[in-house]
Amino acid sequence: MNGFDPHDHRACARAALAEAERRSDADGLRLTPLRRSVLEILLESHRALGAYEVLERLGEGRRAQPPAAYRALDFLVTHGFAHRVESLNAFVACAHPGAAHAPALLVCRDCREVAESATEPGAGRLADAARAAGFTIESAVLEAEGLCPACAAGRGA
Amino acid sequence: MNGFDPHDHRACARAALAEAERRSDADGLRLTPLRRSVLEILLESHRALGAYEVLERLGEGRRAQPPAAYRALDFLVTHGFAHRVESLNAFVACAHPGAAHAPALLVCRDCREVAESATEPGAGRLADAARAAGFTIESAVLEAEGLCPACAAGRGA
DNA sequence: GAAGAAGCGTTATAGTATATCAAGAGACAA
DNA sequence: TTGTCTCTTGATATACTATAACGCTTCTTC
Repeated sequence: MNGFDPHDHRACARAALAEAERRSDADGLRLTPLRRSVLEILLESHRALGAYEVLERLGEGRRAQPPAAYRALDFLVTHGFAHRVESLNAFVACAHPGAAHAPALLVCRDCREVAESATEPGAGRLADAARAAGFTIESAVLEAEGLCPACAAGRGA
Repeated sequence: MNGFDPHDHRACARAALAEAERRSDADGLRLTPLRRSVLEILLESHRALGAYEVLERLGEGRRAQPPAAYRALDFLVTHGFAHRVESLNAFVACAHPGAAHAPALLVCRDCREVAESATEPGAGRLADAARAAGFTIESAVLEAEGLCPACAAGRGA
């Protein structure tokens, strides 16, 4: 699954959740029910969701407040189970869990689907510019906004 | 001036403002007093400023409301006189005015200084990923967060 | 000098994010 | 068992970022 290819999403989500559990166990992270719920919500699709959208879906079962959503999202982002989409102030489940990576995100401005392509830190033009400037990179944001194949074809998926 | 090099900033700001005026004339853009003021505020440094910081400085002379700042910033960003720093929800004057470009920004998390390196759209890993995925890029965000040479050296500048 | 477009002032409100304090839950040792 | 420590969550309030909507003014064009 690389990009916007159609795929068996139930299996895709299930695998991502299983990998998150496996890695939490291995690394001593606490994937609590709340955090797990938020990850499941993100995994329902490859769309970017705002924190308040996540909160709403959480609220279907309980009454949740903003800090609950933000804390869970922080946990997921910190440990690489999800990514923050800076250009949307939104969040998306990670499509390559397990690998330490600086994700490059392709964000459809129409349907908000996000494709993720893993890149090695230390390569690329940001890294080149940083070396030239004596700048120490701690994290990087690579995001493209545009149209996914389906939306470019005119309301496909 | 490429990166965080020390330089004669008054000359740097003056040149950027002159270039903005020249290009506004050439392209029939209206660099009104308000827009010019906002650009001057951004040009006071290479730091990223939030819209409300800009607003405060505007307010020293007049009483301004948020839409005034946002409209002026929108104008400057739309026409390439400034850039939005997505990872900070902030704005910075463009360091390479005149060239159509997809800027790569190096943002110091300590002093908020920003270095800008112009990159050609259509190259780089985002573009590679987009081609592979059939994605049409309309705009791109390339930002690195980390430490500038001065801050890495321990409270230099 | 009338019509239309662009800019700006003004008020109100929407959307995103965090500070703070209190309470619950699990781990661990004495 | 009890106490302590740490991590997580609940709950309230608030801060920060951004835009909607309306009307007035100014400038241009005819």
